[in-house]
Amino acid sequence: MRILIIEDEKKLAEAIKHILVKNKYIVDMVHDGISGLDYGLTGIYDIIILDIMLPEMNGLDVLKELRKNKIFTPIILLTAKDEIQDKVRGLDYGADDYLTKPFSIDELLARIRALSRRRGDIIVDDIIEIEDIKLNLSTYELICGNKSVKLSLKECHIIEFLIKRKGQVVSKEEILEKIWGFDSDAEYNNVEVYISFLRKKLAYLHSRINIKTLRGIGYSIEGSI
Amino acid sequence: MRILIIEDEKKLAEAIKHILVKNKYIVDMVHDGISGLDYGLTGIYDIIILDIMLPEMNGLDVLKELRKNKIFTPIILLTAKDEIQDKVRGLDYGADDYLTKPFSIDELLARIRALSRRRGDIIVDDIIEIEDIKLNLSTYELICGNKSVKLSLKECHIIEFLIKRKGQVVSKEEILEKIWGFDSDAEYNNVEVYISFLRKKLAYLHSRINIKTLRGIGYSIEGSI
DNA sequence: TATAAATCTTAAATTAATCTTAAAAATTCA
DNA sequence: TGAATTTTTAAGATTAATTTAAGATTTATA
Repeated sequence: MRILIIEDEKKLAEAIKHILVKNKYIVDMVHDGISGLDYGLTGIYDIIILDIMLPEMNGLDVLKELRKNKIFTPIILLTAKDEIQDKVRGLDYGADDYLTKPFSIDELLARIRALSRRRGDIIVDDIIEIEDIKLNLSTYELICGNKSVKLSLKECHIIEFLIKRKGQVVSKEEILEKIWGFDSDAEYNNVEVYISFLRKKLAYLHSRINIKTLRGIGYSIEGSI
Repeated sequence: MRILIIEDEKKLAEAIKHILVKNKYIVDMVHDGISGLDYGLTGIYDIIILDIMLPEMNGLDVLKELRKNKIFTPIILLTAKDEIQDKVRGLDYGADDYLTKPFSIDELLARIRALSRRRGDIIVDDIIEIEDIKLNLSTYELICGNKSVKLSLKECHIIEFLIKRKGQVVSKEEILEKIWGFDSDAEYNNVEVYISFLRKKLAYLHSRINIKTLRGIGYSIEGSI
């Protein structure tokens, strides 16, 4: 789950980022509307948290421009108490939710979970499952039967991404964007190395699932026949 | 245990704080409703002591707003004798207890203990246990078998927090928020230093429990195999 | 089947996180 | 006040995660 924060109050933005990172989200952060639009247009985010009052370009205009460019990433608008009209307009322009400042962290997390649920992600107790394995997103553990292995940060994020898109093919490009960030200069080989690490761990667990390579296309996770 | 006092009579607030700190609680204090709401919304408190008559924002509104934001920190309302109606409304809004001014310190301490018990913390004579060790919260002693060591204030608060969340992973961020306070500028290294102190003392006690590091995530306390 | 491109696998090199200490600074207590 | 204790700071050591790079293997197809 990759989240973009567009908020000019740097302390608030930093605080939100801390909390989200703590809750295992991958977070990017920008402080003005123009950059926000640029980042948002990449389309790699699962959720965008967007302040209305922004330098360079108003939050509502960012929202409008994104939708005009067919980016339908769920957006949570941050509004001050006295911007109720903006809030209404925001919802008209296609925002998905809004929070009035000041807001509680728990509420923000609840909204994020709600939005990702709406998208079809099943979140139960921070554990996601596929076939015979469970991935504990709190402890970064991969469990199969009575065995378990510890995953590193990146290993965990990658297999989480694959599991959430099970059945579909995920390209190296997508994995790079999602896990390393679109402005990273990591290469395909980085992905290949991590896929190799994960396969080794899956083999150790004697899991039924495997990560299939589709040459020239990408990877796909599935149970073996 | 971190407690927030929201009370505009500064002398009274100071007095309460003094007593609570004496009784080994970590205490923050604010003098108006708006700040009280802001602090409360962080969700880091175990108990909030809230006066009804407040400048900026009425105590009942603070309470209502907190509950609306899904902050269910136990709240003790402070009311003057002639505010009985407020008291009733307060309980309706989700307060957990009330005290009529003037009240005795002993009564306040009793209510606090009652509320922390209600939360499911097992407090018997201020001693909490995990595996083969006991932590005496009154004397700051960590006991294992026939050995014991004295802990400093912060050591005690940190291990108390870890024990209360045993099995779960606790991030450095959370420890900083809870023990140093969310507005402190202490760094990760401060936490690391204290974890190191605690491990040394646990080793000296030959305890079965250890504090596990989950790199990039946090710490978790558990019995060794 | 020979070739080239893509992918896999490993080990070494690099980077980053955490641990540990000791000393400095702050606080507490007699 | 001054000694003892606690807390913070800082720097070097240790450990783990990540990246890099090079050679091996696989696959598609000419």
